[in-house]
Amino acid sequence: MLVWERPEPPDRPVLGRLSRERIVRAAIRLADADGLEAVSLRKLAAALEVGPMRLYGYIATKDELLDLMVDAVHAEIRPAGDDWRAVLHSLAQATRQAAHQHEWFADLIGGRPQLGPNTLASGEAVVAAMGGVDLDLTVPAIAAVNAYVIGAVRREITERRAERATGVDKKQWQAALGPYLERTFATGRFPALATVVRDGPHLDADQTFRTGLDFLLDGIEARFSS
Amino acid sequence: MLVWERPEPPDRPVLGRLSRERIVRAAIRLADADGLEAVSLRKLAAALEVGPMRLYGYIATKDELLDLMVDAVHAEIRPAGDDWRAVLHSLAQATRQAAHQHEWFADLIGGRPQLGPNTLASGEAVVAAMGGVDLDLTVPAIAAVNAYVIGAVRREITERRAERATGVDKKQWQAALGPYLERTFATGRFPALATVVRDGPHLDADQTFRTGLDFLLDGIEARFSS
DNA sequence: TATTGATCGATACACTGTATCGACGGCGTC
DNA sequence: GACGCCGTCGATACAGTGTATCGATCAATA
Repeated sequence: MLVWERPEPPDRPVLGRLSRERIVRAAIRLADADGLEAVSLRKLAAALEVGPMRLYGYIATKDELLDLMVDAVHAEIRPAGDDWRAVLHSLAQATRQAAHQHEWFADLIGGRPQLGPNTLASGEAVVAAMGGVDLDLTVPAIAAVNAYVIGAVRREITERRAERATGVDKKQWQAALGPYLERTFATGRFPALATVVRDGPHLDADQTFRTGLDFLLDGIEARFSS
Repeated sequence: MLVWERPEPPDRPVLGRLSRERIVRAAIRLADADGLEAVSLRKLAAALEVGPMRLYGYIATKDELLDLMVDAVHAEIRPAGDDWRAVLHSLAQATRQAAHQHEWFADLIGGRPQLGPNTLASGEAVVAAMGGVDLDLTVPAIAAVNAYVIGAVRREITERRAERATGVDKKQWQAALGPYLERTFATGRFPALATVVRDGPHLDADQTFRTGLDFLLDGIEARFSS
């Protein structure tokens, strides 16, 4: 089509100036919708109706973008509670919930050092609520809870994806992986595992998470009171 | 140089036929030496003196290669011990040690479902050694320990990398990050964190890991005996 | 108004995972 | 022993990635 008959582009109302916040929000929207691997600087820039290189005025590297995304999610994690146990419990549950809302979060937590303001703020809230008791105890306790949550959430999301990938419901999952597991169990090389899978408890994800967390908090409490 | 004076390539003794095991071993060597991001199918194929497409006869996708690598590492994780507590403890320590030897392992664990033979075998060993006690208790216990280890190891490796990136020793780390932390603490927004960093315990990585693990095992033991 | 300085983004580069498909070589059959 | 087939191999290609470069453009200053 000739230039003459092609209409001019509608001069956009600038759509608001670019900013780190707008960039990160758009990136999170992308990741929530299509997964972390859908977040490329080109797609992100396109979503913001901008050239890819514009972004490098706000971030120096893609990893920095990911760091900003992680820190933004930490803003949703605000532990609360009266005693230290309630606080740690709420920290764990809030983190888990955030990972459910942003599955890509599970791929990132623990993977890079986190020193962003929101991450520091939730750390601050936890430490402050622990009530000044012996730092030699509270610091490892917080670290342990964090570690547990990271691992638990990761596995949970991984499982959820696997289920979703093979089919919508549990029936189809058993149909997809069942044959393989049946065959490998039929070799007799994993008798104990076989009994677990057949006779073991079928806890849902919530229960499993809470049970593990309770183990840990019980152990911490024992040291606290002694 | 002219063809005539250029020596023929030494006709290699075929170097052994290709196989999944050889491929995975080479990939692990690459990852150990230069990090996970250095493992590309092209570099891997080059290391095996083969065209890149050859590999697709042995794996269907790069993710499958990563799965194989993870399972190969699990072969080094063979928990042992007399009672259940010793077994879980040894499982945790062995996993940690594996992650120290193969830092990329920390990036991968918990990230994809693991059903390879070596992973199953170490699971089998653990379950078998738990001594037939109540499955409703042992299954969540194992899950919890696994979750803790995944998270703890991830954070540990992350920290190690951060230290290495900023300089060889701790002195340089404080010099690199100190200013930033000083400034943010000076804002007064994170008073509790500031005290922790200044007055808190400076545990080494071994201690931290063991302490958290002990918390968890204590909590599990309490349920076991009640 | 002229000049400068910052801002912007098109183009380019090196690299990735993977699909395609023509060439080759060993093997079974006549 | 010659021929044809079929499986194996890998060069080439494609679409996409993160990022460096650098000429054009635009605003503010002299």
